[in-house]
Amino acid sequence: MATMIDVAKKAGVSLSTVSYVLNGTRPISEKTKAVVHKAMEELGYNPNALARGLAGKNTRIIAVLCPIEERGIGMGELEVLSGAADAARKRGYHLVLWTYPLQEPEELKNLIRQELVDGVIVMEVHENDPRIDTLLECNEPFCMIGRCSNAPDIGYIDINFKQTVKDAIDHLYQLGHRNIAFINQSKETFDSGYGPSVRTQHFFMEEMQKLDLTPVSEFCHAAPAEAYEITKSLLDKNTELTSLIVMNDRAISGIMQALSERNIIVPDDFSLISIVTSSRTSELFMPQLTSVDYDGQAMGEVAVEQLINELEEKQVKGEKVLLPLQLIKRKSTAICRIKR
Amino acid sequence: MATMIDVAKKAGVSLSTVSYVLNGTRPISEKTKAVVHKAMEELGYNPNALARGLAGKNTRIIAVLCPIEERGIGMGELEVLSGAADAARKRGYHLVLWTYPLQEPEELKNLIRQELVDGVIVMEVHENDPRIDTLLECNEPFCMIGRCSNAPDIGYIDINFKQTVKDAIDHLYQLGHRNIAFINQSKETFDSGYGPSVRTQHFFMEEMQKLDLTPVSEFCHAAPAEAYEITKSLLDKNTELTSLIVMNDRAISGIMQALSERNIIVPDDFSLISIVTSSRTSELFMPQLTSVDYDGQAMGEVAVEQLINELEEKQVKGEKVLLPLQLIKRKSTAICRIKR
DNA sequence: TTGAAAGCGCTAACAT
DNA sequence: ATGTTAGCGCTTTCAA
Repeated sequence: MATMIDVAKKAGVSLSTVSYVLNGTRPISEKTKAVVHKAMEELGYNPNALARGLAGKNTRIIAVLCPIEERGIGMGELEVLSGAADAARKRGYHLVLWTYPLQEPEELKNLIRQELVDGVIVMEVHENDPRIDTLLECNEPFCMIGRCSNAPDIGYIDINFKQTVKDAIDHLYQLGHRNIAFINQSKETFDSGYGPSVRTQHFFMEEMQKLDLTPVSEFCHAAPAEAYEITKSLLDKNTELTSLIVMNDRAISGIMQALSERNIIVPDDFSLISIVTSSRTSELFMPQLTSVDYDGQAMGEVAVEQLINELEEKQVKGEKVLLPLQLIKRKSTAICRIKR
Repeated sequence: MATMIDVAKKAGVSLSTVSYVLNGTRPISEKTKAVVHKAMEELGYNPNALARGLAGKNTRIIAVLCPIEERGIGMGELEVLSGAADAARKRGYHLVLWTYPLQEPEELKNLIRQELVDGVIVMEVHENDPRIDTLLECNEPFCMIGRCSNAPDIGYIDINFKQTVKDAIDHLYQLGHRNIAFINQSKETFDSGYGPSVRTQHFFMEEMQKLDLTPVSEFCHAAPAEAYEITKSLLDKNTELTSLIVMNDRAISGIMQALSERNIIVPDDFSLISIVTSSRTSELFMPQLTSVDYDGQAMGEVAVEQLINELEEKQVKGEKVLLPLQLIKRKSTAICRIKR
């Protein structure tokens, strides 16, 4: 494999000149630049990533801390990864995957101390997330997807849950629905302080009260069978129910099954709206679900951009971004015609 | 951050001794080992990954070439990634994600020439896969998930499609079904030489003929609406149909919808079996689907193990593995009671 | 069983 | 605008 020395010889310049041409860190005459580029071209030269990282002060590698099977990974996480990888590539960075179990902070510390990466993206941040403490302690630059209160100076990208919930409720309200229930994720998830679960619950209550409506909500594990039972009991207890907001992809088929068994047609008799759902998932069902779509790709991209900008000091540290989600009207919501 | 020199000083030994203790590449007295380990412990020392890679002959980093949005990535691919990351971590390797578009071979070449990685795992291998040619040309060690005929000496891990199809058909046959249709992926996918599509089609024909049954099959895009239409026309054209094998996760809800509209109850009136599906997907539906489950996690693990074994010369090159898939009986298949 | 020292291929400080 | 050179933190050969 060609090295920088080979390029320098071939171009008839010094080693450092090649380096400076490559990094643009000092002015080089156009003529020299051309000669060097030509030599690189002809030799099929690419800078050795390891040597570069070792000699310089950054490695141009970032890690994604990815909880592959915590809550059971969904489409969303995958999209985040895909967006992150894309953004990293565009910036000339490599992306390494650090998966769980990193529960024992020691393992994460070992990884950090190898000094392979310039910074890390933390997916699925919780309140009291031990990873955050470790990262802080090691003084490692990072950016969170989600938030957590013990890292007030660290940048994050999160979903605008308030707006998400509001959009969903408003959509149903405008269609004439007044009896709206919410199916959240599991109680355990909620209690663990998982942001999406906690915040949507909070804002659902808040928005419903603003509209003078009675908020009905249930927790549900990521299991269709449980969702099926919950939906049936919801319909029994609340005979006037005409609509449902759900933030639990793996509950959806159970909900639809329960409605179908009661001969309740979606969307004619009942409106269903899924929130924080990837389009892929919404489109998987029949009818396709009206949903407030989670753009994992964008989350991943923004997180990486933010981290790299901080690393390259193109941006102040600790920027907080709330990504607005889009409500996409598909086929599962309609005007409320039925008084049950 | 502590370096090897710090450890050597603290332990009162030479630099090289520390290195040998770390790598076990030459005999060291127990006493010295203990002293060195103690020093490393106390300093919180971890070897610098870049320096190690630069000085030694391997970097202990492997890449996964991952076509994030070719066919639209599914649960399966994600599991592969998760399995690969796991296996890599257990072996002390880092895993970097190289995502598409790497269509122009130049980009992949540039990545390879950076000499960051010791080898690569190629996901979703096709016939006439340009990535394979590039890898071959660059003399880069790799292992394929899937196969392709222009790399006969390269190891791969693939699904045992013959057995998968046979198990599905046999299961239905034993339940008394004689009219079995198959819904494949799209015609375009088939024509592009995508292994799973081509091989399952082939073996479906073969096994049905062995049993003296008429093979009925359709191609279908990854879209529920299309699957819905196809299923209806299949029921119209073939009034005796009592069962369906599908290898297209995103067709499933359309199929179920069509059956439901015809008042055909699964599994009482009709058996449905999904093949090469992740359990996660099978369990997403109601009723839960009987399926021949794709274990992406295992695929990823095996691929990484195989690649690393080759790299460390613990294994001959070019081993071919066909992973057997398990048929899991869930709720969508039953004895054929109805003659329609 | 251990130590000394020559690189690995770069970046960046110090020259000119 | 360009060249020279001292490291970055390791592995590994050579020597003892």
